[in-house]
Amino acid sequence: MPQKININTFIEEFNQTRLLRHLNTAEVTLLLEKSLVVDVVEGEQLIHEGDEATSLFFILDGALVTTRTGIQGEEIFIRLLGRGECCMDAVIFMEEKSPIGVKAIGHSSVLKIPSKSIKILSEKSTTFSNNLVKMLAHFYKESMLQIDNVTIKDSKSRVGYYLLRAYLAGEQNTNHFVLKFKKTVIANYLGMKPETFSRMLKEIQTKDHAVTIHGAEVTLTDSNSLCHFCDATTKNVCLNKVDKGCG
Amino acid sequence: MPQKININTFIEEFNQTRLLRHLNTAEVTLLLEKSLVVDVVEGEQLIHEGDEATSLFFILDGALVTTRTGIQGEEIFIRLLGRGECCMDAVIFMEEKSPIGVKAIGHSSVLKIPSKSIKILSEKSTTFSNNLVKMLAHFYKESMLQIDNVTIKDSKSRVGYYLLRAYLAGEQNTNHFVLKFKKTVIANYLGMKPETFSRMLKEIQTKDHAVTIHGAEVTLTDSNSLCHFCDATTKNVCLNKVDKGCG
DNA sequence: CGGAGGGTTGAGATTCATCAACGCGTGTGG
DNA sequence: CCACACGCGTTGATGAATCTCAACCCTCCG
Repeated sequence: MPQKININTFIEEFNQTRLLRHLNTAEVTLLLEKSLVVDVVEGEQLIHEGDEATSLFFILDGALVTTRTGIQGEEIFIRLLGRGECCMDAVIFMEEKSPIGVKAIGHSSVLKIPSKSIKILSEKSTTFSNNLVKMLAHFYKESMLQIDNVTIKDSKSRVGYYLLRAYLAGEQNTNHFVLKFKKTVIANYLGMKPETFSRMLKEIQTKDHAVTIHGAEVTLTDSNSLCHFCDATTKNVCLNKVDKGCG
Repeated sequence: MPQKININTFIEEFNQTRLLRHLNTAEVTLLLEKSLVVDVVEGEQLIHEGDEATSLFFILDGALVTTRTGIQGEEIFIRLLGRGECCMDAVIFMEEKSPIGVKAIGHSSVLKIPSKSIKILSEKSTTFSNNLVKMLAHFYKESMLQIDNVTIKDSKSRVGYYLLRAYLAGEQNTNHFVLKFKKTVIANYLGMKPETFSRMLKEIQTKDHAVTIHGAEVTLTDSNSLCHFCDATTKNVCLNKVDKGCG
């Protein structure tokens, strides 16, 4: 059920996202002129690998994954996306069919911004094209982290690192947080089977004695519980860095 | 021994590279004004993880790798770069210390273009900023391929896929090509040990009977030898696609 | 109550890394 | 010209990590 969007509410909620940062109302209006809000149900495929990339997807609510399919049809999750994040950002500029698929992993509300609008605004507004370059650079960095995660680390470290980043992405003034995605989804994202993910969670709880997990609820015994999963890149976003000297 | 560069020769040789495509002489001149050519020996580190990203490296000759370091100090290779390619492209726009290192894996000649020159030109020339966005999008795609390679495929498929891409990157009118990097380097890039790489090469030769490898020389018995390692993304750059119906 | 989906647990199979040894080509010093 | 060492690649034996397959549990929901 496509519908129009209220610009002011939208700006108020999302003006700090990477895509929209520093844009003025006129610019956002131009960007959204031809955009539509669509409702998607769990499991719905918004775009398949090989489709034409006609629009950028901005998540107003719910969760999406970007996927790639292997030779035997296995599907892996490249990025897990929640509210305020977007995808197809880079694909729009690739000048070829989409190398990724996009799928809803929960009932979601998605804003579709036509690629044409993106390209038009990027030529008119240096602020926006600056946002784009920085956003692409950021995703590129993220995917490098993902590469060395999968290449260097064993399953336990990958799980620990995921927990750490989930913790740091939250409030950090509490030692409690909630996994935002289903465990099978996270396992896939981390490049392991659900069974392995489960075993690693258990091992982290029993061996390290510093974390307890019930369902999606994760509790740290203290804010340094996950420090040994940290790395140089992540250290910089950790509030404990200074006081505790984690290096 | 830093030295200046001859603009005309440079343009003639490299005007088809992703970074410089469609640029006119004035733009290239502006870009190179403050640039320097440096000679680096094998193993020399041009930049370390965590250093400030002050310039982009454009490879005039030789070979570089971009690296990341794991917790136990293992070094993995993210990209293998030859003549006409560049690195630190994305890092310049990340607004933080470099998450990657850059190292010469052979005696090389490298053009260092100050990030400031890049930023200045990208504001003056929409052609150039367009190049940047496309280049970033391209690298992002490449790193996605790398992620699902490591996540989905087993060692043998990864090696086969690497061979396939090396073949397609070459002339394609001959069934013979040469590995451009040392086998230990390729193994690292593919996320496996040199021993495993060696075994997989052997297996591909014996089991598939369609490829023979001596040292760095690879010969296919026919142009379809590596087809079973192909995937949807790669199919599009294969010249055999139409006639042979590889899908 | 019964079934389905997500998660967990266990046992066996498989893939890959590790460790150690060796071959081969190249360069170097005697 | 030979002896030797070194880098690179290969081979074999072993072990660890992870996948696979199967069973089972728990919760939610009709």
